[in-house]
Amino acid sequence: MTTRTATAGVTDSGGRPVPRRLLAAATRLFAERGYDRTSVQEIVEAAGVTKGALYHYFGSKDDLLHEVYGRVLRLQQERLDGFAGADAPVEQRLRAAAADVVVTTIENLDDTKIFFRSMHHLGPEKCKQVRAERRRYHERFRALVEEGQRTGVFSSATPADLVVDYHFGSVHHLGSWYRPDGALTPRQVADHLADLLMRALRP
Amino acid sequence: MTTRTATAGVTDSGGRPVPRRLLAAATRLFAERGYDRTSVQEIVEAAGVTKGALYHYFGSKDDLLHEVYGRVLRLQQERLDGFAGADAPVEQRLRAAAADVVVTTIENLDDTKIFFRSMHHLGPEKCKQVRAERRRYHERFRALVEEGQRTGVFSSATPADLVVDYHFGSVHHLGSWYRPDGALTPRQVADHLADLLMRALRP
DNA sequence: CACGACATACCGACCGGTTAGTCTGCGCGG
DNA sequence: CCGCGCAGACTAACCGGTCGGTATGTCGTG
Repeated sequence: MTTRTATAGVTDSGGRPVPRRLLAAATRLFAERGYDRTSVQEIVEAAGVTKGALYHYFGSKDDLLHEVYGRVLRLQQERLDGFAGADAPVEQRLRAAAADVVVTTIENLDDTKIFFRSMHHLGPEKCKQVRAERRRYHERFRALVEEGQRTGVFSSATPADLVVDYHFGSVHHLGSWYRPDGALTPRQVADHLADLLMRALRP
Repeated sequence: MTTRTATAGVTDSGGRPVPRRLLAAATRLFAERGYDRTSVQEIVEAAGVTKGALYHYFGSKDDLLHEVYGRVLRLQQERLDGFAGADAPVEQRLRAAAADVVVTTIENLDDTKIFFRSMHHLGPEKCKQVRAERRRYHERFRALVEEGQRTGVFSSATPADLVVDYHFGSVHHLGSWYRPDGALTPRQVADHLADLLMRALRP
């Protein structure tokens, strides 16, 4: 038997459930051409279904985007919490978290490209929700920097807020220059960027 | 008589020439709502003219965007060349350049927001031209880092390319978090970010 | 200075094409 | 035979761009 869930009918020739196929197609196309330049017609064609299917599972085109955001946001928050709450010196926790966000960003480069480029296409309500989650993430990261600054292992020359924005800026920017077929692996890039952050924070 | 250039007819109630008004309106609206979400009708209404006027001065909606890019690109390249070619130790030249790009980015925040968010809306030809200019800028900056690494005043732990992308990432990101009514002046932000770069480059 | 020829600056109605979203109905598993 | 999951035609709105027309100069010439 093929790999297929118990609820048949929700899958077909593609082998994967229709909602996932739609989300995957939308993610790829949004990352390639941007949200506005991608029509729902193109999405449903890429997923091998029709508009009826899309609007059966999603309320609107916005919903598709919001779903993409939700996935990557939840993933990164979860991982950050894991690293931040570990039992290790603060400089190791920050370094691990700073490197990990780079790796997961590169591994989900399509999602994150969309995230940073199309945020303003969301309706005001969903936009606020996303901003709030993003803010939580930011603050968790900042708390790590502040902890290191309080205990003296990091320099306090720069406000922690700015340090975090500095690092996330480079993460945000990855979609603009990182090429999977380039010379550096995600891990190597992550190590370099984390190094830069830690070196900037040396007392 | 009022302050009005010799070639009357090109100005009216606004007092400023129509092409400038169109460009200013387009810049503001593109930065606020994005390129695709701004209709040419909205642009001409904000500028107090009609579509006839817009297509009299500009070939297409793309042209408007390209013009915005050209302005900020020329400005920043010019300033970078000035700082890079100065007669001073390389660490002072890099620091000055790194801080200056932050200041000019903040001072033209609308333009740079558009730049990084809407680049992919340009046609392939204009897109290549913009990318080429951007690349020149990037390489000029990288040369400074490499010079410092060669002469031993900067650490060579991280490839110069990555260092430049790291810094430009934070610059790129400014439009997402810097608020003109915030606590920090552009100059203060620039000093902090340049500090972070220089500290990361310490041997 | 008078006057016709031409140029510039702009208006606003209009058009072909595209879009997100809706609605009706069909096939099939239970 | 019911209803879930989906097909696909349809629509109303909107968009970028075009075009004929007009008002206001400017300039060459006699």
